[in-house]
Amino acid sequence: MALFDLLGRKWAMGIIWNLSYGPATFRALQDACESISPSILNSRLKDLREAKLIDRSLEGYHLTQMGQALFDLLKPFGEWSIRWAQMMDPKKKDYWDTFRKKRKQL
Amino acid sequence: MALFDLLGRKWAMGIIWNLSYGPATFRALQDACESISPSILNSRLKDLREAKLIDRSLEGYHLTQMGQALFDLLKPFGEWSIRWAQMMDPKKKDYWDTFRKKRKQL
DNA sequence: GCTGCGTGCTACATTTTTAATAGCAATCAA
DNA sequence: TTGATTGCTATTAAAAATGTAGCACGCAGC
Repeated sequence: MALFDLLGRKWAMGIIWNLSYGPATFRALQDACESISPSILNSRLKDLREAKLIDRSLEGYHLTQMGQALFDLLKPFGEWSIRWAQMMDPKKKDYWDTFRKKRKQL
Repeated sequence: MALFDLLGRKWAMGIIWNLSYGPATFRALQDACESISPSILNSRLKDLREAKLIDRSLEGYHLTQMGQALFDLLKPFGEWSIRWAQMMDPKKKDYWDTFRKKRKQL
């Protein structure tokens, strides 16, 4: 699947996930994604814009309709991954979506 | 998300997608994934086994229950990506899941 | 026991991708 | 006109993926 080539790149899904919280500037994404380098963020944004999954406005980058639709498919992964993490390491109870934590601080 | 670190690597989702058609040997996966190199296939299989998403039996590699559950989330991507491909290039009408084509030949 | 075939890899050199860090041009506000 | 913020580019280094060769094992037939 061509889609997997696009999403199977570092940060691609993370950026979409993050933008689901609302539009964000380049800098905000950089902060939210912790250790992403600007060059790779830029190239990923370019990929995603070419794929018409995100776009840019005055408020910053945001999901297109198509991107939002993709996120809707991605959304269940959040809950799934909690169960998965629990299964992998039942002791660890403090797991949660790191992006969300980050974005709350902004 | 830790999940995105795992899936956001080349071939990770492709392998899961492929195994959804049924168990497959190392060699069969290698053929189905076209240009995957054995070293990377091996390391991805290792990753996915450690993540308890796949396992091995006499019939070859196969999805675990957890892996199957993940595939169920992944499944809608197939249909979505057709619409997406249509939007990206409406002229092209012959798009379809390359893995499926491959596995049919085996 | 030897040969040949299929399977599951490992090794290694090369290319591609990502990370880490510095810093520049443009915009705006004080 | 200074300083702060934003959106990047450039560069070097590290990590990941590719491509190709080939080895060890098990099994089948002879």
